[in-house]
Amino acid sequence: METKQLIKVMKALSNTNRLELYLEIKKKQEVSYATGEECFVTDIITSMKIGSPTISHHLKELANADLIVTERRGKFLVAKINEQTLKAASQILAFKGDGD
Amino acid sequence: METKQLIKVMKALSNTNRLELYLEIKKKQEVSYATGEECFVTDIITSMKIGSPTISHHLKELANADLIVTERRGKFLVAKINEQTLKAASQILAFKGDGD
DNA sequence: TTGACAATTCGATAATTATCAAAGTATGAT
DNA sequence: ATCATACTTTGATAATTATCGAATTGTCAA
Repeated sequence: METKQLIKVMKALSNTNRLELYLEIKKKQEVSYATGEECFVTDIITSMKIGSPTISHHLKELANADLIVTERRGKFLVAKINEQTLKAASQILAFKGDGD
Repeated sequence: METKQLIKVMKALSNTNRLELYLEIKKKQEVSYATGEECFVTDIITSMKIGSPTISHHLKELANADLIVTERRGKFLVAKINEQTLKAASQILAFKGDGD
């Protein structure tokens, strides 16, 4: 991963609401391994304290950093975590020299 | 690690110059396993395109996020990575369910 | 096709942050 | 004591970003 991309990732996760958003999507997705339940953006909007224009904006930033992928499902929008990105970012940042 | 602390960490690494700073310190420290060479802030200042007040400010932010520790060595300042913090942050963010 | 709901775009504003120049503090050397 | 070097603090400004309300677009159902 390039430094430019790494910056995008860090920026994307550096705002409280956007990080919450990301963690919420991640949580839903982890649960979904068992239940098949997906992360519908509409549910997130009702459970957060910021308006839909802002959510929309934040989702775009997360997607632009390749942290998530969104997909339209009829009237709704589904968001999924892209695991690879965070993994790659971690590898750049992680201290080398022990395998903890 | 608390969410509040995680935010601090992400914010700290979300600015280009500050991330460069962090990576530079990390690089020096990794090398230091072999050479014993430490990261002197004065060297960083000369090699970066921002002034010392800004460096000072950024170092403080990194320290405030527990990403580094600074220590005065006579006239100079030495910076060291605190490995634990990034490790803890990675663990919160990492997708659970596979061991890559 | 009209109505209702979901999400996006636009334009503006408020809030945050990066950066610098200038002045200040600390430390070691002469 | 004085000076030079290394860094820090302060105050100000410029740049970025978060957020919202209003208007718009997309999609389905009646």
